[in-house]
Amino acid sequence: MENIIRERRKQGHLSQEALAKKANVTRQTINAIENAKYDPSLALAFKLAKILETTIDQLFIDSKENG
Amino acid sequence: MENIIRERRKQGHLSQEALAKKANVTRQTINAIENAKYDPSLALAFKLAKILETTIDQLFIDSKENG
DNA sequence: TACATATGTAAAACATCTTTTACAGAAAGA
DNA sequence: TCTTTCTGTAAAAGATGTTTTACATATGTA
Repeated sequence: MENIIRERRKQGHLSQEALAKKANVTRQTINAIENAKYDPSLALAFKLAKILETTIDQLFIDSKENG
Repeated sequence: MENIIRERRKQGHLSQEALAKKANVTRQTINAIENAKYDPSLALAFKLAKILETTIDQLFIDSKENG
């Protein structure tokens, strides 16, 4: 599943590590999600949406739906 | 994490099994999620939101946020 | 009663997500 | 050059999500 985390993160002037700390995960987790290695858990998706001041439905692109 | 899947499912007159088939998962998975045994994957959350004609942000209640 | 439908639950196996530890390359500044 | 910051990646271990198989209870209806 695609997402616009990198884009939103940069708009907030956050490094992967800074975002990771805010979300209480590791930098590798943020990196993997940004590069679509795997999808986050629902709980982490909610955290990221909140930190990046958006919604899950806007942050992630369900390819079967929006792509 | 809480959710209103059961409520939305019943509004659509679907059994757990019927919803499971639409979402391509097993009945046990739907049952476990409705009873908050665990959270679905992000992909499944998107599927359920679509089938139940709502959004993830409305279907699930992030207790740290909305509770 | 007998039968079908709907729901709850459990254990083992399998799949996916996350951490830990570690190494590497690119970019920017002193 | 040296150092710092940021990013990409990998393997193993641990945590969480899903399937398979199976049994149980409740409800409605022929």
